[in-house]
Amino acid sequence: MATSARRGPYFCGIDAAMDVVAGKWKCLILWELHNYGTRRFGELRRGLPGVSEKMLIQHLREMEEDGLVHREVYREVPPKVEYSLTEHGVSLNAALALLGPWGTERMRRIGAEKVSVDVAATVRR
Amino acid sequence: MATSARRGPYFCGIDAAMDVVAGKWKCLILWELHNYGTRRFGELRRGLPGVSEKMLIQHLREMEEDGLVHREVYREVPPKVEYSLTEHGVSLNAALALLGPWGTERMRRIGAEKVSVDVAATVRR
DNA sequence: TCAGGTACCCACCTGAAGGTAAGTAGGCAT
DNA sequence: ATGCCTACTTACCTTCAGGTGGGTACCTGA
Repeated sequence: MATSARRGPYFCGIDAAMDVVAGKWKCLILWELHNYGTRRFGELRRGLPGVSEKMLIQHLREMEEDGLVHREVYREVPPKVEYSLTEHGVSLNAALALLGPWGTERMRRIGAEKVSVDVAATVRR
Repeated sequence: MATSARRGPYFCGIDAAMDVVAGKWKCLILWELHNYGTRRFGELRRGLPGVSEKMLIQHLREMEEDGLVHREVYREVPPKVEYSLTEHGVSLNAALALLGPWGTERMRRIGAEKVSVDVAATVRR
């Protein structure tokens, strides 16, 4: 299920780590929060072109439950909620970081496209 | 699809790397091949308790297509096929390695079980 | 002669991941 | 008074990853 993952039994540490980043947007959310430090819900949504509100919330909730993300609610109108990485989120992101260069190199090899602002605009409409 | 993944457009390198390891057993296959260097189909199947033959083949084929795995066929009877990591597979595994300690730490935190030989035997039957 | 081992292929099915589109609350600007 | 902004929630629907259970070819040993 997406709402509550397996939480083991795991074959090894990598297996356990992959479990919490399994989800179409989780790595991107991690990355986005790492880059900006703190982001509001709407900022995240706009920063991840193509994501649906449902999936974004679902993923954020799971990541909060997994202790990766901190959620700060400001009781205002209009509502304001800020998301940021916890200590565990930061360390996971650091562990994930090595995949970046590898993936970039792979994109170069196979000539894969990158999601551009244009694509983003297209997707969003 | 499982048979031919998205191959972009990607948001970033991590996204591209995650794409090739997306699949229930891919990380484990990578790890298994890393540990043993070379493994036959049946050895892999027995080494990953719970995997179905269909998924194992499907994943191996995709990983071969992605240039992570090398497939060596020996024209004998009974058939013999050996799998091993390519250069790209090795480097990906190295990039993935950092996730190991993180996941192990997480397993300790949440008290997750590890797949044991007993579980393996149970699953296999 | 018949089960057993190898490395597969194929068709069918289910469950869950993710998408779509609507609704909610309260205040603000037009 | 109507619509817009926020951050959601809910219901419904589609898609597809993965599981199940069969079949294949060929040889070996009992």
